[in-house]
Amino acid sequence: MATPRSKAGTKGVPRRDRQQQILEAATREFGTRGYTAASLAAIAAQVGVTKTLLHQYFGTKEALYTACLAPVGERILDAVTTAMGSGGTTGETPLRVLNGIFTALEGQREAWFVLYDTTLPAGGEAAARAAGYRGAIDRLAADGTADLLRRSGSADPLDADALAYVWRDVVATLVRWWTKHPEQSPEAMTQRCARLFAAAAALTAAPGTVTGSG
Amino acid sequence: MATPRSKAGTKGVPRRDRQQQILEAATREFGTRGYTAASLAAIAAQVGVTKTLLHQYFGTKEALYTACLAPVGERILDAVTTAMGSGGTTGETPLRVLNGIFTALEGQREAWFVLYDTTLPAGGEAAARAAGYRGAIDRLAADGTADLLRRSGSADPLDADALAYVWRDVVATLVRWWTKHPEQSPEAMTQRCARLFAAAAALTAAPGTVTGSG
DNA sequence: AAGCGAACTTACCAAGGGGTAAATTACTTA
DNA sequence: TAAGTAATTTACCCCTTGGTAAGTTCGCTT
Repeated sequence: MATPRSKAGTKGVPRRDRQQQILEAATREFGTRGYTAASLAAIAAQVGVTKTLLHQYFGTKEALYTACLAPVGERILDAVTTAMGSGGTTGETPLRVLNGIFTALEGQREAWFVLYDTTLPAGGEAAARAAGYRGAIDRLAADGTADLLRRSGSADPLDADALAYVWRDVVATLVRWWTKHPEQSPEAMTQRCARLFAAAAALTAAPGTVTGSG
Repeated sequence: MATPRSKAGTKGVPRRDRQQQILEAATREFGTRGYTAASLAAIAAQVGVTKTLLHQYFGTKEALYTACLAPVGERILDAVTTAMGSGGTTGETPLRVLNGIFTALEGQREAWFVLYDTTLPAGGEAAARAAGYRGAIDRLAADGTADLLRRSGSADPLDADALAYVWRDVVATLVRWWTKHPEQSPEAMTQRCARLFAAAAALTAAPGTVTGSG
């Protein structure tokens, strides 16, 4: 066996496995850096492979992103749907949703940010698909937040929009905090959230709130 | 006067004014697209000038960013400091802080995201300076959140970290929502936040919360 | 009018990104 | 052992981006 002049040729990794490896690395890269800043070369390097292989297996960068998006979207959507579907006190719902999300995300927490990537090329198909998943999830969440506002006496539609917006980003923030504390289990996160909610309640319980109404 | 063959030459705009124009455009661009995705050419085009002029007036991209950062950092830091300094019920403090931030940001709301840009090149000087401002602000906020947790009975330092983290991102989210609703005045925003707080309180007031303690 | 400095551009370079065509290597099968 | 096919790389192309060097135009002064 003479010294191979080129490193080309099979490495004994079947296509399916390689695709899976690539998808995982890509999800990590897209999730941490965002679509625009993510580099195909970096993803390829993580897998120990060349940029070209990504193109041959998945096509364009946007197609690769889409391939990462689908499973994440399904998983999160499922988690939220079942969490909101199962009966129980309304007060428990947000924590159930969080718990569902944490559980669905365990093992690949950055995946969340693939779904909520803000750097997608506007007008592209990737953005459209991501918006599709987010829309479905947001519709579920909107029910909950609208319910909250009704009970608290506000009928302003902008209030509803803002509250849904904030809630969604709170979830994102909690997930981001979680990615920075890898040792935390999903259950531990859920319980921590419960404590944080309680602390927030202590705030609004204080007297003299400035609840002017325009 | 023959047709000028080149568009070079002075346009009658003194250096100081031009620098100001550039800083405003750059702040907008950095704030909306993020440092990495922001393009010097795009900034220059907004001002009606060439990329090269930016370099001559501010140096590298990172230096231009730093020039944008300083005034924003000072303003936000000032706003938060005075909002937390002035006495009053503790329950009012978060709203006072928000009001201070909204007021400080009016006229250039995207500026917030210059301060909290996540795409800065790690290890660079820009990142260091931004971290400096954020650190000062976060220390102020940490006092408030720690106080909250103490009152709610949790002594876990990670809880404190998470709460401060969430609070900061809630502010960011509210600012982002605000940028999408340009017609809203700072005062209107503050009052809306008050209503949202009340709605959130309605949540935690519900029975059967899962307050397990690991 | 000649000169000078401030304001500004044209023309360029190197690096990095996405993307493609054409090899190259290795495993399997006849 | 020769052929075929799957897996993978090499060597490109083109575009954008940050960055630099060398002009070019204008207005003011002497």
